[in-house]
Order: sequence, then structure tokens, then C-alpha cells
Amino acid sequence: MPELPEVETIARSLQSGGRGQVPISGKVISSAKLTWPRTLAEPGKNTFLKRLLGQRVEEVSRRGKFIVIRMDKDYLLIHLRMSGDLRVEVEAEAQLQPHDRLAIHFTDGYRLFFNDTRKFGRVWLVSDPQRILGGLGPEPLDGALTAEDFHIRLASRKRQLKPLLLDQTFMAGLGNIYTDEALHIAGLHPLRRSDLLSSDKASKLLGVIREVLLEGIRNNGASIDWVYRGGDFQNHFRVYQRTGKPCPACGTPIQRILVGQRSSHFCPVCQELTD
DNA sequence: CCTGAAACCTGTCTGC
DNA sequence: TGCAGACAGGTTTCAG
Repeated sequence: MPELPEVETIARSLQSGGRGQVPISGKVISSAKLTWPRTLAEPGKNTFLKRLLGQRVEEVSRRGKFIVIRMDKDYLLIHLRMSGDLRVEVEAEAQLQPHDRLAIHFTDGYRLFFNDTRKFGRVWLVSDPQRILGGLGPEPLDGALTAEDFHIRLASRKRQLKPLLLDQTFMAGLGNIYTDEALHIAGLHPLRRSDLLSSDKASKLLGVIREVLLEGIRNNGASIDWVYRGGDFQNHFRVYQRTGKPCPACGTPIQRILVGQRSSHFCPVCQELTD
């Protein structure tokens, strides 16, 4: 499900509340239940359950599409992949729901549930988060990433734009929705080659990526289908899942093609392959 | 290095 | 109605 804005929304709600969530910082873990063992990337189940006990949650943040839970001894890293979600409930109301894969119990009676219909999500318990997160590309919203840097990074590869933007080692956080939306606003075809973009176009693209991500965060992310409720960005899609509907800029019907096995939605007039 | 296909999963929707 | 097939927010791995 989630891309950067959805993961950011979830991380913020666990850190500071909001979205009907109770913050978990300061809570101490008293036990945990793993109902789908493959959810655990590392360490093994027994070590995981033992090492979690007694750890105090210090801070919840985000890196790329990972939720980063810093505790007093270790880090809990959670990747929601396609259908994962997190929720906090008080003990009196807390019940295992269908597709709950992991429940973490706190000493004050609250519980954190990891729910993941499609079972693609993964959890790591590590002392050094960089070992897992170190390969990620820059954060798109990090001001340290300049337009010039971005242009150089684009030019150093010979890739189709769409798959390159989805590559988390190139840039961390973009997924199928926000990439399609950004390419549309930037007026760039998803199959355009990365190394042939002018520095103006590259600069424009970075600016648009930031706009779209910030718009997503402002709307608490996008809620589609049965997964992840509470977001509103799905009502602002310009091209994503709007095949055949008019382009908001020129009225031409939106087209859908497969690029790297992912649906890509674009306007054939606003996003010409050649320019 | 780049691209495409397959795999990992469950659920929903469409068309015959 | 039933059932096959396509498709869904992501990533990894392998073949060419």
C-alpha cells in the first residue's frame, strides 16, 4: 500500500498521535505475539521475542518507506510493502483482527498491531539500522538534495524514468501513485530516458516530486480499496487509476501502459515521448 | 548496466 | 451462478 506520504502519516501518528492513534513513545514492551512467522525478517523468532522484552520506545520516524522505531537498546524497522498497516489499541478493546501478523504488548495495557493482508510486509529487530537502511537513496524532501545533485544522478544512469524513480536506491520513498502523478505534472513520459533530461527538466521534476509528496502528506496519504483508511489524497489523483478519463490539463483520455510490470498512467499529449 | 519475468500473498472485480 | 483471469500501494532474484 504505502508510499512515503502514507508511511510518514503512520509514523507521525505513532510518534505524536493523530489519525485516531495513541502515541507509543515512552511505552515499555511486556510481550509480543507473532502469528505469521515469515513477517519476521530477522532475527529468529525466539531471539526476537526475548530481545524485545523490557525495551522502551524512544522515537518513531520514517526513512524511505520504512517505519523506524528507536528503542533504548535496539531498532524495530517495519516495511509495510503492499498491504501493511499499524494500529494501536487499549487492552480492553484490543482483539486480534483478521490478517494481524504481529502484536506488541506494552506494560500500560496498550498494544501495537501489524496487520498485513498480503503477507509481504517485513519486520527487523536490529542494533544497527544502517545495515538495513544504508542502501537507500536520498530522501526526496531533504533540502540537502539539490536540483544539481538530482540532475547528475539522473544523468549517471541510462534508465527509463518510471522504473528509475521507483528504484529505492536511486531515491527513497516514491511508489507507483506519486511517480505517475509527478511525471504527469512535470510533463514527462514514463519511458523517457533519464540521461537525456536537461537540467531545467530535472530541476522541474524534483520540484514536482516534492510538491506531490507534500500534497500527499497534507491529505494524510491516499486510501484505496480496503487498506489504510483515513487518507484523502485518492480524491486528488490526476492520472493514477484514471485510465480513459480526461487529463485534468488538456482533456485527452488518460492512457495506461505497463512499464517494468507496473501500471503507468499518463497523458499522451502532455507527456510526449519525444520533445 | 539495463530490461523483463517470476515469485512472494490475499482479496476484489470483470467478463464469459 | 460459477469460474478463470486480471489487477492491486512493493521488493527481490534471476535470466538474457
